[in-house]
Amino acid sequence: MYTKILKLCATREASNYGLLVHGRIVTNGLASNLNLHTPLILFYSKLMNMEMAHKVFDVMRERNNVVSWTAIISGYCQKGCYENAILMFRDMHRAGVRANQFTYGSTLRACTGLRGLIAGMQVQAGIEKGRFVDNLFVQSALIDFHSKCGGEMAGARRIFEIMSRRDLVTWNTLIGGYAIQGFSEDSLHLFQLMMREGMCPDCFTLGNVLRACAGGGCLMQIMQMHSLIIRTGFVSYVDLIGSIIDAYAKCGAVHTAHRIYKHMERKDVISCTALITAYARKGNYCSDVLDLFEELNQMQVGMDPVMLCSMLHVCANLAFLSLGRQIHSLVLKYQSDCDVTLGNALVDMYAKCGEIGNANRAFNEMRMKNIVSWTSLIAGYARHGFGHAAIELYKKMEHEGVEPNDITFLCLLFACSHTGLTSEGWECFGSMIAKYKITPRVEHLSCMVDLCARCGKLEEALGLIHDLGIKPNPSLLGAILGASRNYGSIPLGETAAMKLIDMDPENSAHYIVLASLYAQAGAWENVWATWKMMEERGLKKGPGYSLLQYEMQEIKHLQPE
DNA sequence: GTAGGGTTAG
Repeated sequence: MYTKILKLCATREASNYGLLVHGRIVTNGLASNLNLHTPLILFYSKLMNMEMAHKVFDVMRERNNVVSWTAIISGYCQKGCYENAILMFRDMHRAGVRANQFTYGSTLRACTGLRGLIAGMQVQAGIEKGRFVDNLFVQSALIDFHSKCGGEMAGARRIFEIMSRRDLVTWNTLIGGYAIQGFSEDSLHLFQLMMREGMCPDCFTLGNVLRACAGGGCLMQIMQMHSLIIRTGFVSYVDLIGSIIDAYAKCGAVHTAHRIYKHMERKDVISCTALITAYARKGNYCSDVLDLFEELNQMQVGMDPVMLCSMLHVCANLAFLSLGRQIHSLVLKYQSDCDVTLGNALVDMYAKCGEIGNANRAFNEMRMKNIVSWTSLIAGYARHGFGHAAIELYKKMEHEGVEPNDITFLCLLFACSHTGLTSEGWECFGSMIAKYKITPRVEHLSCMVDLCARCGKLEEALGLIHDLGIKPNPSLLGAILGASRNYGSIPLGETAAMKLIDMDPENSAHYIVLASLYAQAGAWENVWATWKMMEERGLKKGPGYSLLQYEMQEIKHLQPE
């Protein structure tokens, strides 16, 4: 009786009744009844109240069986607390309780969610020794784990190939795996194979295939999929409309994406985020973005961490501090402050809006940090000309055992070149190659050219490019041209400028820097010739601009009395 | 057991 009621109460609306039932169980002296114990754990797990679920679980820790262990592991997993799920799996193993197919499924999902390759492989080793090695659910979970964690699809494909039975979920998982890893063609081939074998796609399949099409960047394929979705009647699925919008948007067809969004009967936060992100990705932070956000806000559709993250990105690039602050308050309101990606976006927003102190504070308040968090703040310091602070932060990061990536070094080199920290710059560059085994990209060398040019050692940087056998691209040539101007080296600047103009004749910046190089050397004839060349090609210098956002109060304050 | 949207540089 209690079990059935608890099952029925596991919704937000009915949860109060469930709490009453729990109270009744306790007052009737049934708290140690194992048969009621697992339903209680499941009840709290489904409500995402893992604290209570764990308390119930702990009451009879010794008497727990595989079902109650699995209930708690699956609860943690559904709530996204993957570390706890894995720790509970370990405890269960130590307690001598043997896992079943559901335990393995949930634990593998936790490993996948954490991108925990080693933990997942250990679980797989356990599976291979046991009797669930041929279980359809376990095998599908393994395919998902390999697709998302190993990064190499061969492991996932191997499991798929040896399976004696496959269902739609198995196919969907592998098709999705290829799509996520960017192997669009493999994903589409597998989809064709699936159709040939007579399997009927569902909305998961179609969503995964759309993802593959978006990754392939082929608009025609997206249109074909869109028409297939209409023909198969899946177009009424809100989830799929979100995927369609995202696919069009990722292929640059933002207007089409926006049109589909406009016609949606029930607009949702995910489709809206896909659209806003697409506008932002194009560098188009137009009023449409703010209107879309405002419209969704008016509809009182609940905001979520991903939307807030995208909006922070928009605020950062518009230097829209006042809106950024409002989004920050929404982050606190929705209690999303334990989301690493969102925390990173917050650090970036404050840094780009000129509030480096608040960026630092947002960084310090993050409960969990990753390499992007550290890099975002280093980039912020670099942008504000705090070279020493950037280096200090890098050292602290190393001290805490966080491994820098290529972008971290790009920010550090940028910081060093812009603040004249030559020896520190060379030290970072050396560390990047020797200690972290990161191969320098052209962008790193552009920074080094800049760094060397500023302290009169341009030859060293050119020697480096030569020694590393780097083929200059427009970014590196641009750095060389800029350096030649500061350095007053006309022949080098001319060579770089001519190559740049060859590669990218429509970009007026190259002509302007070249003219400026001639001007600095007093070669006025050449200055006029360069401007004339620009004119003949119909190019004009765009006006330079800076963007800043005033607070309303500040504007009032500035007005004369 | 699978599932749409997110952050760092240039």
